[in-house]
Amino acid sequence: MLMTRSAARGTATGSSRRAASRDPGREAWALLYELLQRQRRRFFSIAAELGLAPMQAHTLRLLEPETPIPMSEVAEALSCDASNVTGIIDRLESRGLVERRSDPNDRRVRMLIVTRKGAVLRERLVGRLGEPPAEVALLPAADQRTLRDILRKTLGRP
Amino acid sequence: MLMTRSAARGTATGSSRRAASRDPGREAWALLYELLQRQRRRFFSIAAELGLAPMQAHTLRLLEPETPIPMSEVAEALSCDASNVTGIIDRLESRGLVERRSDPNDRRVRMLIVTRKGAVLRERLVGRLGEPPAEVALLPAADQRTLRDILRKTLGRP
DNA sequence: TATTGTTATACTCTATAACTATA
DNA sequence: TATAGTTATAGAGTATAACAATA
Repeated sequence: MLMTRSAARGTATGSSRRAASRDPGREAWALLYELLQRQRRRFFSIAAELGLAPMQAHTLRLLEPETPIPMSEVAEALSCDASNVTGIIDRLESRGLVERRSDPNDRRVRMLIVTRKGAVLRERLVGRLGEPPAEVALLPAADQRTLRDILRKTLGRP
Repeated sequence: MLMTRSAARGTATGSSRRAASRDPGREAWALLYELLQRQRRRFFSIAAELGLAPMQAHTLRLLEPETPIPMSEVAEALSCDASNVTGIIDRLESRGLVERRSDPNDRRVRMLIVTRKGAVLRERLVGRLGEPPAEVALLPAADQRTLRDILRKTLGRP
């Protein structure tokens, strides 16, 4: 038998529950994880409202207007295989949101750039995603500043 | 033309950049979003190491041993359609990690429960996922406590 | 009639391996 | 030889609609 604990349902953190309350780092991470899970739903629904499949939305977000990037960079940012990027870009391109151009310096690479139409949609996407969700927006201003300062540290931003 | 800004590459936050520095809530959210993106990769690799596809891992995490839950609850927690859960559970069940049981109270519903084997794997999964990533673990203890306290507030945990 | 879960269908995303065209 | 991207393939996840069994 692995566990006889009575399993407090609805918290989903499971076994790290008691450890978390002794270790601030563990509990902070457990809370972060839960906050993170809640935002998944938000991301999917924003993408769907704009008619974008999830990875298409992630990709469009990466493509800043007037800043061509190679497909390899998209694969890296999406942390997926290059062969997937081919398909994702195919779908974005067939909707006229993105264009493939060749790189004069190296004719193997394909540079991606958003079209005018893609930039308009991207602007709506980035605007919606950048809007802080209730969990953050309703925090007192002092807490928002403190949270910002600590998060800067976690990401190594002095 | 939509934007003439010179587009600071590598930050991915894009247009909310300047607004973020004036608005702590926006910047906190932008940082949180980035932290969140970094953890995606971590989640996928932990799941893959344990031989679980992403949604299978999410599902296994929900199933606390000795606590049967209906498929509808899994669909709700995963925020996906019930028809998907059928397939995800089929795959977990075919590997002997999960079992479907009937609910004597309502013979339409199927209760899910992890098998012994499933509980062992789940314990490894939950253990790995619960381990704070470097971004949090390397934070000074005082910051970890502050972060924990603020995150409790965001999730309405007094 | 309404609800739980399944099936059928079609599309998106996924990695692997084999391929092409460049370098 | 090595690299950037494509194609082929097979599997996983997705929503919708039609369906069975039960309430």
